[in-house]
Amino acid sequence: MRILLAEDEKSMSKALTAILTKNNYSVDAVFDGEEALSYVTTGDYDIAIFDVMMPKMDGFEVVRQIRAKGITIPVMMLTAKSQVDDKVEGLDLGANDYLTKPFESKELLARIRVLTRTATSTVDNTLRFGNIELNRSNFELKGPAGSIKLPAKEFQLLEYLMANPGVIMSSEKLFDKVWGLDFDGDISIVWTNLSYIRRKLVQAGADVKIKTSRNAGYMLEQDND
Amino acid sequence: MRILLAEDEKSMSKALTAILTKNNYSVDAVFDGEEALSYVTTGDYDIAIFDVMMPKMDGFEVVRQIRAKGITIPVMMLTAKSQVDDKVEGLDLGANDYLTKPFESKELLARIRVLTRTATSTVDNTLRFGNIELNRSNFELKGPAGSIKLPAKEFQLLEYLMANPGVIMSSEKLFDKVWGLDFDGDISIVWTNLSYIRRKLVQAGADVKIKTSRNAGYMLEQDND
DNA sequence: GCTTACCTTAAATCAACCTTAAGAATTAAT
DNA sequence: ATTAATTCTTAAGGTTGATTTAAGGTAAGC
Repeated sequence: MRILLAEDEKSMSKALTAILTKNNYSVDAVFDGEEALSYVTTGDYDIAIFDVMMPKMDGFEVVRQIRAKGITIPVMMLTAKSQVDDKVEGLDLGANDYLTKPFESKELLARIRVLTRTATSTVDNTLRFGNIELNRSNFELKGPAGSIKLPAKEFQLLEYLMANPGVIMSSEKLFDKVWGLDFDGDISIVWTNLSYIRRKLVQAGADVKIKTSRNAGYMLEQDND
Repeated sequence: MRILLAEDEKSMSKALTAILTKNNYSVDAVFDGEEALSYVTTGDYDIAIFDVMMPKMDGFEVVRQIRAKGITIPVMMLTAKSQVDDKVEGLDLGANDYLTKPFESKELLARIRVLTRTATSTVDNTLRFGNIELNRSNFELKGPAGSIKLPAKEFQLLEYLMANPGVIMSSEKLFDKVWGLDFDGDISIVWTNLSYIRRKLVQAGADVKIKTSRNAGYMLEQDND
């Protein structure tokens, strides 16, 4: 799970980053509103945390602009005690939640869980491609030959490929998406897991396979033999 | 079943929380209107109980704002005797029910049952899956081999799993749902209670078991041996 | 033919999970 | 009031299987 943190006060940013990474989130920290806006538009994050008071552009304005662009990422605002009256304004502008400083790390983590949960609980809960289905509720890959329950990592990989049909995804991108920036291991882990998925696609009787484009990446492809 | 309670008077809040948890509700207590609004927008509650008189934002205003956001959670307002005239205002603004202080805990519980019942529009108060039944009134798990009364935590856990058949629920989600946001303990408490439930499922002769998906979560599954 | 990117398998590892037990804490019974 | 029973929570040790690493193989492009 990837988080964009925009907080100009260095010590606060450092502390938050420590808490979040310790809890297995992958964190990118930026230090003013313009950076925040620029980073969030890459669409590379699952949730954004903005301080209200920031140089160049305040948190409210960042939220207003990203909503104006149609970006629906969940946003949590951090407000100091003295800015209590501004909270409602933050929510009206499109923030999903806010937290008043100082706060307990426990509450922060709980709220992040809630936000990411509601974000992923979309109405359509199965991905389809070719003759296969991937059920996001029970992690099951279903094909004409049967259903197989996927382990978490394989599920995330296949989910990402199915969510972006016809798009070539580089190993690095898959690596970052599934394992996050703070993972220490080698990129070959992507290959290993893709191998496992390929085997299971065959087992499920899929007419779909993961096509390799050397030096470019991978994409799902209908296999008409 | 999760309840958000917003009541600023500490002794009252404590008493209500005790009554509700004793009746197998999972309660999160907050102490002012802004907190109430923030928490309720997480969508994590089945019913909300607001005191009218609260710091920062009164109960009426909280209701007005959550309805303006399109949130349809059932809301019960608590009003003091002197505010009787305001009741109608509360209902007009979108509250579903009100209760005048002081009140009997019995009446509170009865009204909560009514609210949650109409919300889920279920006349029947038992959950079913496979060959087992879970009675929401007396907290009894019933299978072909007999009935067992479940303690509060085990009941809430199983209730949540049965209310979401075929959906993998992460340990963290179950943790938040059953123990609430302000619980200090470790997540292993989920594992312990799941273990107890599993034993009782066997005792009841259930053809249902709690399936673990490592790094993903848990779901109920029919056990066809 | 050589390099390098990628594939596959299998073994090792380690965190996630399970279970039991025991001590608090609460509730019921006497 | 005291005692007994139940329930909640923490702790500890064990287990397991998903994840990761490692290692040897394949094939694409030059």
